[in-house]
Amino acid sequence: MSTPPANANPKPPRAPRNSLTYDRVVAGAVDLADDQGIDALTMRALATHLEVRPMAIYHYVANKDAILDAIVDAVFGEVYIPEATGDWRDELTTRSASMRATLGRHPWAVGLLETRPNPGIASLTNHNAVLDVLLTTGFSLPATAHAYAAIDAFVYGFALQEAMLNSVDLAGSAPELLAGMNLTDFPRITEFAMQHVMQPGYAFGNSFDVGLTMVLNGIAALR
Amino acid sequence: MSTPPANANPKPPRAPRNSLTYDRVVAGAVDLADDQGIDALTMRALATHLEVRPMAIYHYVANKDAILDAIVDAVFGEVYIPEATGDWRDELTTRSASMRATLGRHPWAVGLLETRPNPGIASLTNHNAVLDVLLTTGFSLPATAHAYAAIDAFVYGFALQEAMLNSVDLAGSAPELLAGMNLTDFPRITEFAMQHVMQPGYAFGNSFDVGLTMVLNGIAALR
DNA sequence: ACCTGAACACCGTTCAAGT
DNA sequence: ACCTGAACACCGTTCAAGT
Repeated sequence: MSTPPANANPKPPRAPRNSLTYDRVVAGAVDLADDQGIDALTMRALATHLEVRPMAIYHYVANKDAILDAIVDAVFGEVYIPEATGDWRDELTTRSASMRATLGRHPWAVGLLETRPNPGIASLTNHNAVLDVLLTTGFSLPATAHAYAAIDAFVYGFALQEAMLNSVDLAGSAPELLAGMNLTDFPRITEFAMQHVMQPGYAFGNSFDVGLTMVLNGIAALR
Repeated sequence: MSTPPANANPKPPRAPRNSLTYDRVVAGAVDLADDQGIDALTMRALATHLEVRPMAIYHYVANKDAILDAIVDAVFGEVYIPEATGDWRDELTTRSASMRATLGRHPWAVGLLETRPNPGIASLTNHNAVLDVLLTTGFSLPATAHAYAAIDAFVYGFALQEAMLNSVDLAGSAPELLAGMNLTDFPRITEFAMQHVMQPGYAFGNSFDVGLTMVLNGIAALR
């Protein structure tokens, strides 16, 4: 036989030429972060995911930081871009819901924003559209500044809280913190959990529309 | 001479016994994250900071994850604990301002919340106090849930935006994202920046009180 | 031009060993 | 009991080398 003997750990074949593109690198990184969490997004794991050796990736991006910037902007690219139709409230409600849903699909993005806020095209495009909606419907520059800050603070913060709820892991809590912790030390939490959170029909997400309405009412008053 | 010859890189002496405690480990980790950023918080750097060998730390904490849980809770420990005085609005205003200031001092904490939300004693204590303020001043359980979600979403989100603004680094933006980017593609951002953001007296932080008032007004209406 | 292997300076963490 | 050194399996990234 001219074929080599079967190998328990066969080394994968050399990747074909042009199997990689910048977009495939970014999309693969988003996939990996979605599936395995942001900590699992290593250059080596991404290379395996893309069926390539680690160093091939460096032909398309400068380094890992550039990938982190890029996947944050890729997430912004999924968010609805509001239009200056004249109904600012309707448009910003749709955009806020879309932002929340998008961050819910990619919860790691919220945590990345703090250290990787370098704006990309998608982020700037969405930002510009929101400003356009406000400035064409009678909001002054100061009112626009306050309105924008309030909406995004609420939406980012709500998405952060939802991400937190999804990753709470009691078993993983530091034993040093749990030691000596006692349910009776927190009677209001216990009461709230038993009488409200654990009742049928409760869902944290129910508070999104309520809170957004508060913010939008406040913004309407600035106009 | 019985002393060894001078060494260019003298190995530091063995650390004295009981030089470490759990609290010193946690406080050292907070210092390091504050001073050098969360990425610089490695077990080895922390050991150097504490003048100890890396493995000594493991006598006080199970692993690095436990340290991350602990420093998040240490941050919550700096936040004002509201009291059930009857004036819910005043108390929650004070707590919100304190939370914002605290996260401003430790901006890395916002990013950690997404992956390390395991509640510690300080977090639960503050949480319990906020619930107590609301439940003793006439808020129903559902109203309390909405109020709490809205306040914390706004405060976390605002702190996240402030952290983002402080770490924007145009020079560090991925060139792939900046390539072909053009100021004239974002006319509203340009207009907003020139005519408002760059004018004297503007500060992003000015929007905090405005936004918080929107949320508190909305909460008052739930009562 | 595009992909790769070897190597380097880092990580977190185990384990056995000092004092 | 508390601190340590050596070692292991990982990282991101450089550089020179294949095709």
